[in-house]
Amino acid sequence: MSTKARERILRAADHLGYRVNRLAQSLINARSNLIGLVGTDLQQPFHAEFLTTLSAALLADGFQCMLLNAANAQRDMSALIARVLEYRVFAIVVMTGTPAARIVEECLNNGVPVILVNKLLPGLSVDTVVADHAAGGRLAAEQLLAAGCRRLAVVSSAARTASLVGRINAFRTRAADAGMPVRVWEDGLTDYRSGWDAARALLAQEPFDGVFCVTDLLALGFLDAARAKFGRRVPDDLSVIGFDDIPQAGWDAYRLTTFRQPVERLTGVVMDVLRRRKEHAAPPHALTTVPVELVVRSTVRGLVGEESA
Amino acid sequence: MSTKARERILRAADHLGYRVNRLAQSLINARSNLIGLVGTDLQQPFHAEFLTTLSAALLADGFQCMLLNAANAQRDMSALIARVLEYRVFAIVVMTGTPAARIVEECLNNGVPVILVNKLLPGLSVDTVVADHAAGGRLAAEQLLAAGCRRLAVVSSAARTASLVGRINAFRTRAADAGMPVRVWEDGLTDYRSGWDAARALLAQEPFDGVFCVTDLLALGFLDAARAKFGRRVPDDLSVIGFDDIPQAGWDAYRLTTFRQPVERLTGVVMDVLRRRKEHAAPPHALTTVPVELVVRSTVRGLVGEESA
DNA sequence: GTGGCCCTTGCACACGTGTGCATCAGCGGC
DNA sequence: GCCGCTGATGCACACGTGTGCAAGGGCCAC
Repeated sequence: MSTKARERILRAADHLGYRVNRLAQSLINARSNLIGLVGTDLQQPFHAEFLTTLSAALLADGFQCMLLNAANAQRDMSALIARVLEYRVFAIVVMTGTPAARIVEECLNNGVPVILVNKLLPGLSVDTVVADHAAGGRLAAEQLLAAGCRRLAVVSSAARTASLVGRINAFRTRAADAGMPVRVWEDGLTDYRSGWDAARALLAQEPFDGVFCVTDLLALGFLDAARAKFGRRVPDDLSVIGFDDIPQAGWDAYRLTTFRQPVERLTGVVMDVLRRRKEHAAPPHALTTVPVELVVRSTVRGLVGEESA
Repeated sequence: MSTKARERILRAADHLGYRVNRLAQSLINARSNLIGLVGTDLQQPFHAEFLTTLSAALLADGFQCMLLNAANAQRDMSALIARVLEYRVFAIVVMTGTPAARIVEECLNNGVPVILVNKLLPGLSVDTVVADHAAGGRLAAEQLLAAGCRRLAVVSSAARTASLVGRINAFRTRAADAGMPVRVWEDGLTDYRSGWDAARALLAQEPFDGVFCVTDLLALGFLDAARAKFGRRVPDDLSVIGFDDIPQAGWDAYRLTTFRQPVERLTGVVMDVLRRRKEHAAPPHALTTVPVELVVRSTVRGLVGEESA
């Protein structure tokens, strides 16, 4: 068709208010360009940032995002994924929370690729991208040791996910190498409140001076309780390191030293996988690890970042 | 069909891995149960909370959420909405950001209802739900006046949206009724940083003692700068009121007195509208106003909430 | 003029589901 | 045994688009 005729047709279509029907298109191709985005606790700062970044990238690439907010339960998650399979989604990205292996297999049986972020499901043909939690945990231990901390603790939640456990174990291993015992606290949700509760319990027991909180939210709650309830001065007699580098960690009331999970790189890997699966039918499944970066602020003794604005 | 035969068939279908094809269903009905969720700045705590609550409610009601993350621009928003119309969505909910009237009209022409949250588009046949911003602004002024503040300021951003302007104007009107002038600051984005910048500029000019920040993020930035850069003690020589009641406002480092936008009620109204439009074809369009609630914490002199845990 | 090639046009079919109509079997009342 | 009713069953069509095939028309080379 000549470009001129083409243009005239497009103009006419526009004038008549014509719209392609993506449903009909997808019905033919037996596959849509819908992407299922599964996650829990989406209101948490880190999760919200991840969702925002990923959805923007997907939309920029011509995909559409189907949001599957698995409020809390795992049972929810399976049901939601099953429902979204009925829309013949192109792929499913699990951002937070861990899906049951069974539903993942069901996706794969239906030819729907599954991409896991920050979680491992061994034995399944899925693409996986994880931040280097172990490196973070190890480096956290080294920083606290270098700061001269003698009483170490790790604060985590009751949710023993792969990423959290990875951080904890690496921290413990590195501390053990230096002959330093570590008190591990794992209780409650992964939020501010649990950090607060952990500080109230731990600092009442023993004057810990080096604490690795496996999440920024935990760290901020811990900091507030340590200051308000125990009068601890940070970083003079208490050093704290977090993980994630949520926006609040940079706020002046906290200035938390933490590890940045490179969200753009994590989502970038997800996009690469999707693009590749769109062209070639079946590239091999891979596990990609993305480095984390220490963000130095003011909660570790002797280790001070640049002044705030 | 007998219930027994029915059950046998369902069992067989399940065994064969059969899934309804929602695309084909929607192709027939010329309408899906997909809901387009439009928003900007989704990583901001209040927006993230709204999105989380609404998407959970939608999924619980059998709808599916198509997330339209309009990164920042308005141009983006029109393009995204146009794209999602191709999926024959059942309705479009605009959570944050303001869409161009033209694209809204295009939705309506295509028979796709539009539901606006916290924004007004007069003259269009849309359902609208807004929090009572004016009541909040008025009450904020009253609280600061009652606290004995003599030098009043309002801090907002350069984004002169209906909700922000509504808060500002009500505050000014109420203060003017009491013969009190108000300095209005409107600059930058609606975030922590702008609050910080506002404090640095305003407090250097004049010793304001009563400040209404039209957003919690602004308020938290303002508080941090007022304390760190000017040594102001809150609430002794500076009272601050925010708006939204994001989780961070309750953190111990801030304990911000603010207004709670009742997210559950806002999303509840959205769900009511959707349910009604699902049954009856065309109920009249309505504007619903939802009250806001003062959350008393510790940033207004003489007005102190319950102690933190 | 004829054969070969390319571009365009037209047409039929398929995707998976909902709907409406016709057919049919079963069954009770007369 | 016949009529009429009810519930089940089968079938054709429609939704809007992509694809493949056949036919047709234009153009160049021989």
